[in-house]
Amino acid sequence: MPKLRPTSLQKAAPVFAALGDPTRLRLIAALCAGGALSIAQLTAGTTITRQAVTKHLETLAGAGLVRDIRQGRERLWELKPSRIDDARRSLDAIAAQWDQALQRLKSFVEK
Amino acid sequence: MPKLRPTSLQKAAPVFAALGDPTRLRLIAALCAGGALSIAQLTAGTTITRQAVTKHLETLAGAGLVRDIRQGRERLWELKPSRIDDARRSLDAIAAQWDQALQRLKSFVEK
DNA sequence: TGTCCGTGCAACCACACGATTGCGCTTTCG
DNA sequence: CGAAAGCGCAATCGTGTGGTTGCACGGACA
Repeated sequence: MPKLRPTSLQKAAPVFAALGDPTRLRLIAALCAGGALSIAQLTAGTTITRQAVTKHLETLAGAGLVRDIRQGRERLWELKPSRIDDARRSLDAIAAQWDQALQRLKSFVEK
Repeated sequence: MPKLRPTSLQKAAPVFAALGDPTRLRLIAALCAGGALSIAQLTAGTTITRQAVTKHLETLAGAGLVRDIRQGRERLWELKPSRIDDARRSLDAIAAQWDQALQRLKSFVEK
């Protein structure tokens, strides 16, 4: 289990911020299920505008969660799993550190 | 591996939003290492105001990540791990679904 | 009792963010 | 070619958010 270094946590902040929006989570779920999709495809079925979807996708791209592929007049988007794993490791580190703190508290009470 | 239901993802959005701030991640790291800390203790060593720290703590509490304990004239804060595990499971689900999508793509190319 | 110390509350401010509208450009296709 | 589809760019708007200041309140302790 990795130590909880504050610096590595700070790097995960933009990823969490990008994930902290229902619309963007919905986009990620769609890309998970559908592979590479165009902006028009991702906009269909939603109530928001194509430009709004574009902005959200670029926010996700800024966090390294997603990548675009230009193909003719379309612009396809697909998931980029690396940063998601980073965020997972950060949460694992927090949980591990927390369990450790609980352990310390338990042994202190039992004394 | 759990299916990736959009509804369960939506519930994780506020947690991710709460984690998507460097200051709040710093607070979480401090609470991980230090157990229950007061607002004054959490403010010491930072450049921001006590009220700003209070607001961040209440944001974290709103996401169910943290809990306060009134003790005399102090107000101690400690971590509350349940929602963190929820967020972890959400990221695990995304990663699993992504691996699955990669697998589908691979078998399609090999045909 | 007086007096710090730790907080709470309310107002306020600057700025980022989610979202829209309007227009123009390139690619595809009849 | 001409038209429609898919998209980008820029301006705009309301609202949420991070942060501050000022003041008031209650507990701890000499």
